[in-house]
Amino acid sequence: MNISTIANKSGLPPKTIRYYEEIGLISPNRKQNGYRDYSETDGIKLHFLQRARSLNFSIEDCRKLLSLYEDKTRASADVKQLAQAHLKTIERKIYELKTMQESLNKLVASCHGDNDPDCTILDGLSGVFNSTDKSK
Amino acid sequence: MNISTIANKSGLPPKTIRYYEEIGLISPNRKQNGYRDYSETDGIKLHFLQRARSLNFSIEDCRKLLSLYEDKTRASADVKQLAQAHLKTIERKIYELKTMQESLNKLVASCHGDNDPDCTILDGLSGVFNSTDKSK
DNA sequence: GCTTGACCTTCCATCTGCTGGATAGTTTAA
DNA sequence: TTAAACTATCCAGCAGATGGAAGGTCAAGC
Repeated sequence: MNISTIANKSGLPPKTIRYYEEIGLISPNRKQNGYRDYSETDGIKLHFLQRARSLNFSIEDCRKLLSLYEDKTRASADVKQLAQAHLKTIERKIYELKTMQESLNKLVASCHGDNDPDCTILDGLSGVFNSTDKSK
Repeated sequence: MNISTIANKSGLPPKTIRYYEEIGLISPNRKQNGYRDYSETDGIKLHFLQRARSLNFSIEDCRKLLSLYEDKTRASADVKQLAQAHLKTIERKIYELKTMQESLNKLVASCHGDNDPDCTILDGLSGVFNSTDKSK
């Protein structure tokens, strides 16, 4: 299979597939003309990578997952541990983003958003909080 | 003020402060010896940048926010619009991460995590779902 | 047989937002 | 005076691709 065929099958763009080869995640055969020749196994691996990446696993995690996938004597505990660690990372990111969302929401909510230069968002960013209370 | 003084005040490391100068966010004076000499105004700007970055505003957004901050004839509507767009981005990211969290949680929950090679996580990543149901 | 267009190849640059390290000059305190 | 603690510049590298240039190849239509 040529690269664009496998690209369609795996859901990954050709550029990304070549990149994955460059960093040693896959190693397809070559035809006489120099074109890459992907096997069904390559397709399965690329699809696996696509899914793992879509769950935000890092490339290095993907590398480990792929080698566990290919190791038929693996312990599922090893896979689970990796996945749980990643889950923690995701949870941490969600928490961070929620904190930002909350802060930003407060700033946005109190800003009039009109033609006037007075802006609680800029006040908040510059460290001047409770500027709206000055009117009290 | 030398760079490490302003670094402590603004909460940004010296390397980052030099980088911000390189990309044109600030432009401190220089002393005769070539050292950067930061004013109070520079300090305020850097602190502003530190806060904006901590809310995940991109550098380009920060640049716009900073110029709005300095433009005393601004309309707060412009600031609000920028902030709201960013809020949408944050919300989108939270949603994406939650989707990932959910998927990964399901995979992890159904994996035995023992010495056995059978692994629902790897099955899920390779596209073989409901593998546990095969025992029924 | 020839051309055209859609492929494919490699290589190098770019993106975001810093961070680390090398090398060298300067200041400050003991 | 000397050593530590600054400061400066410059270049490389991180992740994870992506874009583009320059060139080779292949398949279809005339």
